Amino acid sequence: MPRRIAGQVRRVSMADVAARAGVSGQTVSRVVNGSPRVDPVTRARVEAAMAELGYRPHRAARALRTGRTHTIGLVVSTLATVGNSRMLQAVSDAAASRGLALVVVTLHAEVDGGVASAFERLEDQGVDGVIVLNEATLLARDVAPPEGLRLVVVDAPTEDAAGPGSSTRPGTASARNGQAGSGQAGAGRTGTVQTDHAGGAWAATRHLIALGHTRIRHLAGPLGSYAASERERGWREALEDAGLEVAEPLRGAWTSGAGHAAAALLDDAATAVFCANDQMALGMLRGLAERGLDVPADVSVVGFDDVPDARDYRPPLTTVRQDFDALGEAAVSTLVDDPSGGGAVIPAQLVERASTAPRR
Amino acid sequence: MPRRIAGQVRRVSMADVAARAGVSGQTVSRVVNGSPRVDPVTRARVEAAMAELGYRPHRAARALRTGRTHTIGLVVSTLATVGNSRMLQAVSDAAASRGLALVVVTLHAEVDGGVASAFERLEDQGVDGVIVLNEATLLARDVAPPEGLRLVVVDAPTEDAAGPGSSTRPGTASARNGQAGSGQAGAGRTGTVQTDHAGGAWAATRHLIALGHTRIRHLAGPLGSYAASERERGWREALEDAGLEVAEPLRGAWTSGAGHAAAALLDDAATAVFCANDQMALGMLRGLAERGLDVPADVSVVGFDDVPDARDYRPPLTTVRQDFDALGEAAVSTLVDDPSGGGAVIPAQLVERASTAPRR
DNA sequence: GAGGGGTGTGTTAGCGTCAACATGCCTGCG
DNA sequence: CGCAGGCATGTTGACGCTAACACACCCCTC
Repeated sequence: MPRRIAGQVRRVSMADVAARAGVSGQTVSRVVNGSPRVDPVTRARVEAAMAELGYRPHRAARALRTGRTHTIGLVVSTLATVGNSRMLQAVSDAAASRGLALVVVTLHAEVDGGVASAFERLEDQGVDGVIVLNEATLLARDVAPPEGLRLVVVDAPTEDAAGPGSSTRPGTASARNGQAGSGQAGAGRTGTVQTDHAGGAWAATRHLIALGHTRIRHLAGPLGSYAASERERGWREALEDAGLEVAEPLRGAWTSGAGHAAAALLDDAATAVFCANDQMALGMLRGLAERGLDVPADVSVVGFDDVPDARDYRPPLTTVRQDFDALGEAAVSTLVDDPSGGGAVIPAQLVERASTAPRR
Repeated sequence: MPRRIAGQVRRVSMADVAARAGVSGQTVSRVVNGSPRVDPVTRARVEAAMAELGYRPHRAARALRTGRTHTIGLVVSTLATVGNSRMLQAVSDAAASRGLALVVVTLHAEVDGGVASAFERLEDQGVDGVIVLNEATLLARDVAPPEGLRLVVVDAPTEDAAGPGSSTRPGTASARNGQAGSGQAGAGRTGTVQTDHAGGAWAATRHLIALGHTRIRHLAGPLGSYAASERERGWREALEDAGLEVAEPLRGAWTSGAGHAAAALLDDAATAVFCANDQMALGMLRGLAERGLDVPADVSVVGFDDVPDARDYRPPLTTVRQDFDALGEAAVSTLVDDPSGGGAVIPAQLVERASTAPRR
């Protein structure tokens, strides 16, 4: 309960606790920060005083003194895609479990400097580190992160130029040599985490191949998206490995509208489509229906993400589940626990539902 | 560009700028804070020095001194519903445009105190105010907000006991008795903003009535949700005003799964269903299809929210559009600009698509 | 030309915390 | 018994910023 002085609420400070417990402020500080150099009896007395007074450390004061804010930033372009929302939630949870606050900066409406201005705002904030969602392209083009700011990029390319996957399964982007970020990375150590997009896409495509499909098309995500290019790669390699025709993929933003538009462009020979995310698959489902094509009887459709709604698409969507919670956890962990640079790759898993069937 | 001292990066402080400009720190402070009591010439000199040195005010220091952090908190239960995600984005934009940072706390995984613990964490953070999304029930049950913390609740009952809507249109500010923030509200001034749920629901229902439907059912949101109860009220009053039968509504969480389950329970006489949100409508569409019912030939369906995907549902969904951006803006504005308490009600608008048709 | 009221600027003193150093006590050992 | 060395605690000063006050100086007015 806050103390009142002349009717004004004032926070309980360390000095109040110290007085109450009959010790110095420094001892209270030691207790708060878990220093071993405190007598158990004293510690108990201080803890009791803290409880009675309802003491809570003042983050701003601590930040001023130590330079660390226990706050991390998240930069995200848009929350309109369900995947980004889920990631935000996962990161938020992972941060909360470590007692970190999360400051969110959205970019979509940013008039000016894009990522650069987002970094500025977060640097102002004094965050201890930043997680960047899904903005690999912008990032590379625009800015090196401000020096001294730890950074983890989600779904961005890692360093090494790994060959194009083994014959059984696409290597995920990285055998990753220890050095995470290149040149500029030296400044503010950069880490990376990602879903195994290529592996997930590969599994989805294998599933379609196993069902007897031979003309399997791909509705890819936008150019410049690392996740999109990886998913495309997984699809392509599965097809090549099986000796099947690889048609030029369709392409669109991540929206259902793009999926709908793409359906009209799908060639008549196609019997299966792997869509780069669930929302595009949703639009594809509608577009195919409008063309008088039945899913899955005439065309099989697979998505990516496994958003909560996907099981209630018509028909329920076969898709690739991303483990957003694991990804968020890995991102935060890489940022704060493991300064050496992470490089985690989270597996993705095929979820079979009713939008895929054996080739007629 | 940060100064370097013995290889270490150190922020540029006000004193650095002061020295560079040949003035006192206080004058720099005045320039930074836009005080009028500064000679234009001096001001220019200081601004030049700031630019050269790349000075940025230290938020923690400022917060320590002034007690204000220029940070606001957002408490949200889950980001799994598209509506919440959109609101988060809108609030984030509105905050950013005022130079406020936004700290997000999600509640869903919170093991312990729910809202209470969220408030604690935000109070620790030292936020200047808090926006609570959609947690009216939890809020009322659990906690008074900590004293001294401004609070705006989105989609919660307001104070006044307005009558139950005129004959032409439901009054929005709720028939709910004053219970809202009574008593406790005095402590930490509480404001409210909301979408005109009842009005939107009323418009949706009127639309169905105008199409000749007479047995119009409702799939309501969960008990305890204010938005759900308001949407239900709008539907009910439109029916009553038209002298139509009011069947007991179905009910479910906000998910597509709940919509799918409800479809099986819909009575055979129904020719139209108003669903409390789009995701439930999605599940309803699938469920109706499984029952061999065509939408809109056999049954008309209306949703609420107008999520981006809704136009690519099958068929494209007639729904009620919420203006999330306006709502987010109103929430932030009420929180920081207008201590007197807001009470904004944002209109919602019917969007006609292909899921509704004249009664057969 | 003395007094009054601006106006631009500087000085002082913390806000709450913690790192570094200082102190005093107790133990053990020669 | 005296002194080194460990341990528990206290004292001192920033961190960067701004509210409150103090101080020059100007231009009026009577």
